[in-house]
Amino acid sequence: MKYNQVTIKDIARELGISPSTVSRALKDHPDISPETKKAVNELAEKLNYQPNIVALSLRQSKTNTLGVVIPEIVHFFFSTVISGIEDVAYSAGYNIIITQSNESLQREKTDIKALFNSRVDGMLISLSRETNSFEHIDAMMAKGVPMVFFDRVYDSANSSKVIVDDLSGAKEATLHLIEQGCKRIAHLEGPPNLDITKQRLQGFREALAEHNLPVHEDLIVSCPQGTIEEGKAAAEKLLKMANPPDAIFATNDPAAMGAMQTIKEAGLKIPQDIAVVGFSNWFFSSLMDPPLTSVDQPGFEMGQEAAKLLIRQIEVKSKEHIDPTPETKILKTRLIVRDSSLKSGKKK
Amino acid sequence: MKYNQVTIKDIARELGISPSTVSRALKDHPDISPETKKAVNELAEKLNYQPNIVALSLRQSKTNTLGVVIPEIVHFFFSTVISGIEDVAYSAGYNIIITQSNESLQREKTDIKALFNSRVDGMLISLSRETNSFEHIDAMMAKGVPMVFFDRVYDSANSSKVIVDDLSGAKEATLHLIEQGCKRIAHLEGPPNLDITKQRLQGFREALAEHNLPVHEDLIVSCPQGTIEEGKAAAEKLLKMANPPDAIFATNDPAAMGAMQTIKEAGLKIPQDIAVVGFSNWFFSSLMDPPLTSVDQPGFEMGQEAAKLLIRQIEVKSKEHIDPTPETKILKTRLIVRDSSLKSGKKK
DNA sequence: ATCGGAATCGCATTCGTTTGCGATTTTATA
DNA sequence: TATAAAATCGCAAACGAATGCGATTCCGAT
Repeated sequence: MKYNQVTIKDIARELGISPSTVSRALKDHPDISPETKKAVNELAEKLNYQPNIVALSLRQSKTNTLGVVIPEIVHFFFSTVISGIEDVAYSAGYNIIITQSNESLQREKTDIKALFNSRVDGMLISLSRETNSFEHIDAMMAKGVPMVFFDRVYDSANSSKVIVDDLSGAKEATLHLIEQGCKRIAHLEGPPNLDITKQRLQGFREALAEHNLPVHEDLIVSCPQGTIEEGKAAAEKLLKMANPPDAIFATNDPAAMGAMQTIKEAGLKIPQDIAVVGFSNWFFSSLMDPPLTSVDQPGFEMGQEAAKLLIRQIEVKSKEHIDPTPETKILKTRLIVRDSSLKSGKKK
Repeated sequence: MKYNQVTIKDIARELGISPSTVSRALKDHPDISPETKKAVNELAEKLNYQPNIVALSLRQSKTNTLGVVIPEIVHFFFSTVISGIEDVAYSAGYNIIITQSNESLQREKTDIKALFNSRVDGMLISLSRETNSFEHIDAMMAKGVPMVFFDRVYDSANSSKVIVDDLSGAKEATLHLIEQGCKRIAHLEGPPNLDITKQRLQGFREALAEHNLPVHEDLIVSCPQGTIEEGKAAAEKLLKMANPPDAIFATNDPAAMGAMQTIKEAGLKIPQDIAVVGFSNWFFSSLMDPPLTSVDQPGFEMGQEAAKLLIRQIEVKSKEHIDPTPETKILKTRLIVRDSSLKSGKKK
């Protein structure tokens, strides 16, 4: 739109000086006399001059904009991350452009291309569930686009990432169940492509191993979408078994929630008959009946850290013309124990 | 960042023609011969030419970017709206820049200014809870910035808006409670500045009036933040009354949820002793115990409609140099009846 | 009075693209 | 063949700001 904003030229014309002098005066360049500076600044103030960011972006090849690619906006954890990103980006004077891949690899590709064409200064990316090839990412990295991954990261990428300690979180959750006296613990596994899925499964296995408990492979049920419906279906399958589990550790809260519904409908008690633990500590988890024990992921902090890493990378690169060495931030999870897993009735 | 992207000049140099010819060839201008067009297009393809959007924006005074100002990103309804906005913006070739006011008027002001300085083509705004003055908005409108409001709208603004029929939704919810045999219905009222608060209260009143039921003003309790905690406190206050209500209609789901907790802790049954209805149909509402009856707002559709209105306004204005007359889209709500209000046991 | 140097400031270019207008070439018409 | 008309294309300015470098002015020192 043409907003008829005042430009540096208007000020120059009015004052009978050149645009370059105005430009320098506004940035307090030593070449300019105090009187001219004063005149320029006063007129700029009076006319409410605002520099044209687009012209600046073109001139400096810098847009002060970060691109965000996220699987889904309508998702408690991810929207929390966005909020964290927005928080530090705002403070640092960056805009954020949001795109969502809708868990589609195809869409993720076009999103990344579009962000590149918008000349964002860097990208914050969390991979889609479908993503199993990485040429689109490698291509961007080859062009030198600063990128930081979060949560669902590109593991072999030579770039910074922010993750939570999924393995430890899953292990702690499982250990908690063992402590509660559970012997046959089932796991609802998440999307197979994602690294976090593997980490959580691994944490589950390690906890069992630590207590010399056998891993019953048939107690590991896949929930490739991680939805409530899949949680229900998985629980139904588990309940039909000759020797059903006495606890379920789910890869996320919706799956856990689905399992809880099935268990309750079957007339079984949570946690007495089957204890349940989820992952991510969604907004609704504390409101369930019984309240769901879950592994809390610090989403806001993750967004903040990711944005900080990216901005630092951008600014170091523009000043020193060299990429800082990639960093990996691992954020701690926190097990929130609630009634869905408290067989003993005592808090840990 | 400098990505060393190929420009129109590179193509021109390589082909020994001028940049202007390349520009015209790429846009299929009739002045250019088919042979040159072919040569240009092939080379552009080969070099993977991508136009520099920043330069385009400067030249055309159009950024193809929409600014969004939203009270909170981590909010089921609002994130759903964002998703709807993103959906149509993406299809129409627009980027969206997200800012959140965090329910602060001050932050809302700076957000809007920042978006203006970023030269967005238009803004999609939902007001903060605190917003009780509108100079910052009037100023933008005076400059001719296309704006569309959604949900929490600036009512006297001469601009398009998208709202849900809060009055009808609230009325329908209250009528439903009356139908269930409730006589003393309480209302948990929302943030006082917001129009939606008034509409919902009005709908509540109309429903009672229609059935010749008195409005007990002491049964209208304010929840200015609309949080779970306030819902709890409000319910405690109501339960202490000599003649407590037999139903509660809350301005939103968290408040309803808080009330439910208090009611259950007091040993009362929902809906037998007190029926509860919420508003917005949050993600968790169906998962409560009992599942919460709520007025569903089509958030995704709201985002879509708002973005469509804004984009149309932008494009009409740029072509015909005149603003289209403001439109107000009123989206229908839908009462989702669940167990928290079903005294009779039969669905409507 | 002359010169040197510091203090100020403007010209011209740059970023990448678009576009009015003029220039040149080719083709068609008489 | 002369001439008009059409077909192609380039020049230059524009969008708004930044900046290297050259130009000008002014002051004090000699």
